[in-house]
Amino acid sequence: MSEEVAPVVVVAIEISDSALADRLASLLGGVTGIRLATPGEAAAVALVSREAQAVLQPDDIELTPRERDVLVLMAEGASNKAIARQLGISVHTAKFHVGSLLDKLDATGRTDAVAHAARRGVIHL
Amino acid sequence: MSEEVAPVVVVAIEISDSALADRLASLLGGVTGIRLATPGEAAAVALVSREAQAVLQPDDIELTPRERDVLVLMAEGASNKAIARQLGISVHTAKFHVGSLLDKLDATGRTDAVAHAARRGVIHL
DNA sequence: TCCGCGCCTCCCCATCAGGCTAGTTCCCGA
DNA sequence: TCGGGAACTAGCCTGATGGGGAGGCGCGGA
Repeated sequence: MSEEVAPVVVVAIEISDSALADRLASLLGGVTGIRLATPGEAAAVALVSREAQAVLQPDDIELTPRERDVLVLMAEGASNKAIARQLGISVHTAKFHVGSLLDKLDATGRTDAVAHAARRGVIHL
Repeated sequence: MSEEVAPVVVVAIEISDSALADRLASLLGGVTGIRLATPGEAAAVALVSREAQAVLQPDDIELTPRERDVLVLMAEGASNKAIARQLGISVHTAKFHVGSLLDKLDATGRTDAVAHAARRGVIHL
């Protein structure tokens, strides 16, 4: 295995919260395989703030692990049948979880549910 | 004020290049003070690809005015019947527009369509 | 030990979604 | 003047959706 390719990833930090930016900079500074971009340098990857969404969820909706699984599949447009297949459960059970999700997210249907979840930051698209 | 211990920063990795994403995940996995977000979890910070951002914009899907009307109502979870009522058109016409939307957004269903539209910035939730 | 909860399964059933074909107006540009 | 596209309407049909009820199993706390 001659992994001579030094796979150093150049990371730019694009975060307005300077306290957070500094903390991340120092945390990442010591990681081998990662190099922080100098100002203006072209980076392969950027760290951007997701604060808007994070702050936007004062009411942490409590979902069971299974409900989260179902939710992300729903957000990909999966039907109950598709959810059932991918989760290895029956269509009936998938419907059951979707039903609980509609309850907890106060949604009228699956489309409404993923829109609510996205708006509240429970998931991001 | 018992505390100001630096809280753990939750980082989401939003990179389509799975090799790069995996490398970053393993590099960051061992860093104290950083935790990787579980799929769908709201994170404080996200790692995004710099190229991907540029490619994300010029993706202007051309929708007719009517299709936009229908799309925003769909994003609110409206049924075909509700869309028809609010737009003053028949359910058939509503379904017609939804159908074109599914085509143009390359979606399998209305939930998928809303998710795609949101991801591509055609609408925002 | 019993209860509650998460998770799972199954049933019925009314409604909705979406794909199909086919028709109407209106308006713009060749 | 003749397309052609947008917007609208319509019927038909199959499968998906989601609300209801009724259970079973395992685990952790009272």
